[in-house]
Amino acid sequence: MSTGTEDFTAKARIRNAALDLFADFGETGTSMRAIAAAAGVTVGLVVHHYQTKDGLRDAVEERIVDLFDEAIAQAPTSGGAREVAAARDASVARMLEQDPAVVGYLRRALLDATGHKGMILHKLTDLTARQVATLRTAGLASTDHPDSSQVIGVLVRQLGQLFLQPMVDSAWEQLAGPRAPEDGKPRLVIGVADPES
Amino acid sequence: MSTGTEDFTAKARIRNAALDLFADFGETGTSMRAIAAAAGVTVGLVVHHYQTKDGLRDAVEERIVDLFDEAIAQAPTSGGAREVAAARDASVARMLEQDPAVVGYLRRALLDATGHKGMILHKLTDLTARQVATLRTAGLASTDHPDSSQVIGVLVRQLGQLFLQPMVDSAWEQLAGPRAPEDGKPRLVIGVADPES
DNA sequence: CAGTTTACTGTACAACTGTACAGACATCCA
DNA sequence: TGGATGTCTGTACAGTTGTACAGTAAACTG
Repeated sequence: MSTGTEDFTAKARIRNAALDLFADFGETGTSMRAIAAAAGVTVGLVVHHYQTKDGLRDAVEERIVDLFDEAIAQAPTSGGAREVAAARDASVARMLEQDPAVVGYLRRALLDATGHKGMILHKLTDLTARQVATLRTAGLASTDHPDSSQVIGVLVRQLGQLFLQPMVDSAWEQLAGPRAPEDGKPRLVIGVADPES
Repeated sequence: MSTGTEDFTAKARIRNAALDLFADFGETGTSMRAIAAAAGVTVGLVVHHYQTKDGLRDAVEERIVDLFDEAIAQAPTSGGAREVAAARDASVARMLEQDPAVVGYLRRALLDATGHKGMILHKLTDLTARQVATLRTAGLASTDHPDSSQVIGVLVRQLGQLFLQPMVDSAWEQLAGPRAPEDGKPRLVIGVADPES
């Protein structure tokens, strides 16, 4: 549902269905037939458009990178570097909220260093590095930390929270009861620090 | 190899092989035959000992909880509560270092809220809650935070780091080059804070 | 020693996997 | 109009999946 599985071309519907299912059940846990059924087509058409399952995964990852790109592009570029960065973070956060499947997919892909055939972390690191670079040259993004630390910091803050939150939620529900008060729930703190030299 | 696949009974070898493979390739990505081969037996024996794949997974998760239990039990209980807690953390950390497959398995299982059939997070939360409770009654574990926050804090610090580290490593390698200086790599900071009231 | 339980192999089976391909239908350009 | 191109269905196939089971070898029990 999330990525708008309703109208669009069959090709896009297939890709969106694949994203949803990969997010929930993983790549090996999702069959071509299940994707086809979710998209309202037959297996044959999936193969016709994407050749192989690998091809379909590549298309899904490309789509995710595009979503990040679009989210960043939509954020206003006016104001100080701090405001620009904040606006970009907010825009990305909004996109991830609208498309929970992206979070699910990334969670699986990124934490799966070993064995994941895709390159999405690589591409997202790239994207973030470019983003930080433009902020540094254009404005006053603080340069008292090495830029690689800044890039990793953005990645970890934006994504790490999303990955660990389910763990916190689950533990909180177990400890505080199912109808959770919710406002007593501890808040996750995630970031990076420069190593002590 | 990690969990000592060498000697032991065939039944234990099967369980250990399953843990290793589940950690690397996930449950759906691992076939009964692959587990049998890794343990040096035939599929028939796997079924004989564990009936179904679900049964095998249950045994694997039970084993993991046991490893945590043993690690905690091995830590000395002398000294102040702070020392006891530190010793337990260290003992668990040592166990996880000796058995990287446990980390891999937990990474997959815990962050997989949806769709994971096992109950391992539930059991580990339980274990941690009991651990915190005994520290509180026995000694002086600070009671100025709610105990659920303390429990979640322990979980997040012990496990969160392990889950996010691969992401940091991968990004660092990409940004700083393959033969990484390593000592410039930013350090992960993970914890929980009480919500602002 | 015989008898029983347990460990283990090998094979069999139905269900499902990814992929290939022949053909039906639609769309578009000459 | 007619051919070409692209969309889409249905079926087919070889390989893999989890599980069942008959039978052999070994270990234990009396």
